[in-house]
Amino acid sequence: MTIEHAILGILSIRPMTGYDLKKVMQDSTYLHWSGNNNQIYKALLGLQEDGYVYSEVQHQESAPTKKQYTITQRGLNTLTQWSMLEPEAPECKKSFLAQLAFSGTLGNEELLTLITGYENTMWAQLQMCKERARRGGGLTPRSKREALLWEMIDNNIETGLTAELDWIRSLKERLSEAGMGKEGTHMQYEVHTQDQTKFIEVRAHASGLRTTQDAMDLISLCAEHDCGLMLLHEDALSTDFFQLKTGVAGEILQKLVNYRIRAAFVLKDISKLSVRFKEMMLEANKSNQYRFFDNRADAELWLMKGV
Amino acid sequence: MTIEHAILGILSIRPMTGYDLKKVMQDSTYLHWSGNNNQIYKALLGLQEDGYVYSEVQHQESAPTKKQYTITQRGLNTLTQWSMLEPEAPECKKSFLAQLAFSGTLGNEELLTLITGYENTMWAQLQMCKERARRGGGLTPRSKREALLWEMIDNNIETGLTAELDWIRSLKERLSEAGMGKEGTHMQYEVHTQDQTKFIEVRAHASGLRTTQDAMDLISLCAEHDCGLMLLHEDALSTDFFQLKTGVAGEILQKLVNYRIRAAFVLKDISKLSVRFKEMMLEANKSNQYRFFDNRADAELWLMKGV
DNA sequence: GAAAACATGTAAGCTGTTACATGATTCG
DNA sequence: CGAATCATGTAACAGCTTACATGTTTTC
Repeated sequence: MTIEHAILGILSIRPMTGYDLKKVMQDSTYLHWSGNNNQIYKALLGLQEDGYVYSEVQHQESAPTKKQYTITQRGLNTLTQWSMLEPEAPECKKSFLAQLAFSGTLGNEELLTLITGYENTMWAQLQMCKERARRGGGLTPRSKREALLWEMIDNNIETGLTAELDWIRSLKERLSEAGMGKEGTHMQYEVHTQDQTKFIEVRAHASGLRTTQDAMDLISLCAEHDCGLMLLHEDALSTDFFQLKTGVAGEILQKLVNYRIRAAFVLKDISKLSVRFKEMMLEANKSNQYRFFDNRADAELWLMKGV
Repeated sequence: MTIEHAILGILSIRPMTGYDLKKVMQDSTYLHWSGNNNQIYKALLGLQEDGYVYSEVQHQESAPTKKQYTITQRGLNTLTQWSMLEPEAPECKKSFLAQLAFSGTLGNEELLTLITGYENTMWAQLQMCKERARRGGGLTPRSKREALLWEMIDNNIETGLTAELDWIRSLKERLSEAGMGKEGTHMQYEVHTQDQTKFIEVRAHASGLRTTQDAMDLISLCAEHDCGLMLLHEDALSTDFFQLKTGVAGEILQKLVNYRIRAAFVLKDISKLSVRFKEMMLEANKSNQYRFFDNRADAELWLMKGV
């Protein structure tokens, strides 16, 4: 399968410009190209030369001129031919497996950090994939069958990621059975479920959230319980967290954003905090990723309702 | 992850030559390189230049001279560093999903053929993967932990493929619920289980096995029941099958071999067959892939025992 | 006597990536 | 006023693949 096929496929759904194609590819989970200009524009010129597509230049007032590409009958024929070709087996490059295979020089602790890192990455992928599926691919299905197929394609990626997460869990289990697992967690937390929505409440943390590793532990907690909402109490945080210059808060919040975790922080006495921290809180409370509250009830409300 | 890392990884298990490395890579499920000379030998020269490996030329009597590469301390350090790097997300190129996405111009029948083709391909992959896991990767684990990890790596590939097959089944189901599925099968068959081994017995076939499509149907039957053993009765075959010049037998047997299906054929009266067909049978009966018998009991015995 | 396996290398080419170059408009 | 979005393109390069080139030994 070449990028030309993918372009013909997309254009068969709806005519569009090179720029649009680029976006579709970037947003797509199953078109594995990065959506870089070089390839797309080059391929379009080639396809046009061979008569698979034609282009109409559209001069727009108050916008750049653009070239709208449309698939020709010849292009459609080629596409149909390609559609009927014997399917290729997927090719997966799981570099993590190689990393695991040659991790002999690592200690048990380091190995577990590695696996947890992978778990977190995969979980983030799953979240992103679900998000994308919710948004839809920017293309409208032309028939009921097409809608079903597209739904199942999204589902394919999702089940694949879920299978991977399940595998990670079984790997952890096997390791811990063999006495190479992790020690009891140093966090005091509960998992709540309300109206089919889960959230994790972290009441305390042995050392207080301070290092990147602590942030990763938080995320792997989310991954383990497949839960994207967190309620964090002040007692789980460290004093460094409240000193912006240490960068601890920034780093941890950034991790939460990266892994699409919505977090609500419950602080006991806001008036005691530094001016700079208060400013940061105000700014944060405009966003929908994490917020600060002075009581648990409000925090939970925002977490569950998103309001 | 570059091929250099993979090479360092393999050499950390055991010193070997470029040729050995090539074989290890080709046999491995998780090292995604084709194992081509160009890259391996070039990388080895580069690694040696930078002091990550060193080589010893071994002149062997009655064999070509070879260069045995060994990893240095520096190489080991680099490997350890790489091992601890944040794991990358796997990158999967499932071109079949793109094919599905743009299959709008295909009819329901053609779509189903496509999906079945994918099912068969994936099933073949699963069989190959299991075979490889049984053989082992040619490397000996140096510790219990390593053995466990390698086992789990094989298991990862297997669960991934199994998840894919499950997804295909659910896709077929959804399509048939929506009235776009396949008609009732035109084969008369039974699935037998004995001593935890399954085999499929095909007693009759509406049109008699004749086309490639018929062969593919056989294979998808195997894939559906996750079963690699078949017992085929003469009534399921067509007259063309017994005329070697038509190529029907060759084509169908080739497909069975490709998809790692062991098949036993039960023929009623061997004496009636043409001389050329008998020759072919004799030749075939030396192999372990498919055999011909004149009674069901012998056929089943060979199928189950492999003797 | 031919094919397969052992063993080391090179050349050419394809695919896809990042980064660069340009220029208009819109939004905060 | 700067950043982001729209829009089209180019240049250079990294990575990997197939195919070629060469020569020996073992196996069928």
